[in-house]
Amino acid sequence: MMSTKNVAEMLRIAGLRPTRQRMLLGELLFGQGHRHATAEMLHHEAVDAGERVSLATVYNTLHQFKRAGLLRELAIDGAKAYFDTNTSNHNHFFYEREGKLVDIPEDSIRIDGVPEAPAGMVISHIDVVVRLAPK
Amino acid sequence: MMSTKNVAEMLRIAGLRPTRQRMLLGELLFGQGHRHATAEMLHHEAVDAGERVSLATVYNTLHQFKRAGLLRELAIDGAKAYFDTNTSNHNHFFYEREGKLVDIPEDSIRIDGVPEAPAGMVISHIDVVVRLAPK
DNA sequence: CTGTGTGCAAACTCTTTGCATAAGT
DNA sequence: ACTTATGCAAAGAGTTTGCACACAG
Repeated sequence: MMSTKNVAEMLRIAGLRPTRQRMLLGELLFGQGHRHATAEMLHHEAVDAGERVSLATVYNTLHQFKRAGLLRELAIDGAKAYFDTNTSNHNHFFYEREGKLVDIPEDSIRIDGVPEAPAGMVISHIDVVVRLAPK
Repeated sequence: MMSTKNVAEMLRIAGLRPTRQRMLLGELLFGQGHRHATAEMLHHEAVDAGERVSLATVYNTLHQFKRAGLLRELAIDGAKAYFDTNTSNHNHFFYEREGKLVDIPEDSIRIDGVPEAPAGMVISHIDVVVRLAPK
């Protein structure tokens, strides 16, 4: 639950000017707990809320947030990019039919036996996606 | 290592006519052990080999093969679709810089504590991608 | 022959980019 | 004022589709 003041602070720390659009998107993303969003969803929400933002700016802002470590980008179904406000290592259910993404609690899944990274490489992240289909 | 004869047989079983293009792509995909490919890679290989196939046909064929259960589609980096000739449950290293995909042996990684699928849903697959960055 | 497959080009979706204008400090 | 951000529209990548022609059975 991040307040308006905290969004401003968050932007300042990330070295991003607290413009109207960034404040807006920051509040949509971080204002009520963790969430998953696509650029389109956010743009739609912003417009619904009567605010003026272009889709291009939504994309730009998402990438700036990502670069600042505030978001993680998830490649789930190829078609579109999902952004996750929870940047810690956790996993996801993906409802294939609806394209919906739901967190799996952090401590639920345990992965053993991950091979070492090849020489000169480091593991940057391990993504686990549990795909769900209607029974 | 699938021979030409086996590709023809494979297509027949899948209910797909063994056309020149399908034979070609089938051999590129299944001719020398398991592999990962994008539509573009295959098209390029086919053209390099002096064969005539359109990119649209490559896409169509990949989806037909997928529908027949011969391939699995992997959503790894959002930008492009990878197809994997190994349809069994195994996992992948992904070299983020190069966009390269490498298998992790099937018995290496063990996943515990996967929550049950929500009501009315079944787990269709669990994807594990170990992302690698240069050190 | 009859029906399915193919090629081409055009359409489509999602995303990125270039550049003039607007807004932040 | 000076710099950075935004909006728009156009471009770009990857993928899909419609339809006439070609090929397999």
